[in-house]
Amino acid sequence: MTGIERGARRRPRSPQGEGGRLRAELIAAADRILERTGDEEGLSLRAVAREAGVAAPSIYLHFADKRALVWAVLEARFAELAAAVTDAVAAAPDPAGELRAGCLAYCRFALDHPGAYRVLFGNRTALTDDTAFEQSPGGNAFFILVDGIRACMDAGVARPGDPLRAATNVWTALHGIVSLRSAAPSFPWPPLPEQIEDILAGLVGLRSGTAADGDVPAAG
Amino acid sequence: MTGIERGARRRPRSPQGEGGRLRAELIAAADRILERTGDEEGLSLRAVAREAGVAAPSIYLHFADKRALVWAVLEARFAELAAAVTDAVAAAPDPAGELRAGCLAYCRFALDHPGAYRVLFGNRTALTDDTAFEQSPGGNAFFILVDGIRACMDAGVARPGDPLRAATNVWTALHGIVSLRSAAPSFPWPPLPEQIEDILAGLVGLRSGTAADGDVPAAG
DNA sequence: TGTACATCAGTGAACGCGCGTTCACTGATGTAC
DNA sequence: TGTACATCAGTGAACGCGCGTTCACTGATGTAC
Repeated sequence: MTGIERGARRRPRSPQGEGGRLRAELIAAADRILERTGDEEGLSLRAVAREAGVAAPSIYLHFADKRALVWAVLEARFAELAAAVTDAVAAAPDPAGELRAGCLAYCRFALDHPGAYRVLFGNRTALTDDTAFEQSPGGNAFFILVDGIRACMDAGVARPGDPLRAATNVWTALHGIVSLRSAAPSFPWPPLPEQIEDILAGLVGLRSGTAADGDVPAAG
Repeated sequence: MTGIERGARRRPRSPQGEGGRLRAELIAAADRILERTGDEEGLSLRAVAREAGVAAPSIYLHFADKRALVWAVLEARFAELAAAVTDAVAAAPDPAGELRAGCLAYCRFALDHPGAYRVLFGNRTALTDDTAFEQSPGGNAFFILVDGIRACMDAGVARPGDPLRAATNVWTALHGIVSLRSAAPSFPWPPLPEQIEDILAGLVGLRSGTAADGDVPAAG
């Protein structure tokens, strides 16, 4: 019984010309497994095949080897994270709101998908592999944060200073928030927006409250 | 060839009455492997046995199963971390120095032993398992941090506020520092003491410089 | 001082399992004539 | 309209491996008489 197990639901075969469908289904299946286990090393091709309702060798129709499958999953997840942050930022009315919304979206994504986040940022494989930081997808996201902080400084709603240094500290703190909350869920954590507010107030001197509070009067 | 491999160095047998020696050697061997791989899941009894120069079943003379061995390793490492922090704090002259030294020692330990740190704080198994946070070894360490921050507030070298809330933010940020530095070593990180200073200045309002600077005049 | 026996610290072989990967194959669907 | 053939999307069996764990054993060292 080395093929598809008896009684397992068997995936219907794709129509001719659409073999590529399985590729997407395999990525989705690997995603679901990572979500449950949060362990990139523990992800096995055979488990992915079972989850997709397919025989293990079918994976080789679409991925050269295990590594290629894991990379495809990472790329897909990274794109999702970037989209979540970008959308949140776009919906905010002013620089301070953008910074808050972006940080909150980052943390929310990480907490909603702890397995995926751990694979992306939890160990050296995802970020270290070959490319320098500046060219990595993480690097791009980081410079968005730098720009957001600079905008707040320019708008006078954050303490003046080096935006790169402030962004480094903020990213570090956000990463700490999400990874420690995942690791120690029994700790009495404060509400997420509150902790983010503390971080932004302390590390970039962001004024508390929204622009609508009148705390930061809109200068003409 | 299912026993000790040919050519592997074979550990000399303990003298009678000192069978307990192997226990310590097995913990040390597991430590070395975790240091190299940083992956608790990936640690295998057979690898530990090889590292210790012993046959795999010998482990069962001292540990009920794999889980028991991993727990023993965690306990040993946790004690080491606690000792490193405690020693650093004891050597400092004043509350601000204690806080700085403790945070620095915590980060140094984590960066020097990334594998052990990841096992301790990098996933849910170590902190979540059964006991509530207050009784866990991590909980104890946390309350030392709370006390340190309170002492700084009382001494007037930190911004007044809720020490528990500040400690939560600081621990979060320290965890972020060490886990993100391990995960993204190619990022242009600032020197560690500098980043810790930023964190402490921002999140607890610790005054910069040492007492000797005259920045915080010693009140009689 | 000699010897039978108990204890202690391990060892080697084997078990059943899941893994990544390779190989030759199957069977439905399309296309050429 | 019928039929031979090609293509496409997979499958089942097998490989060699490392794993956690169990089992019966070995052989050096101590102890009782």
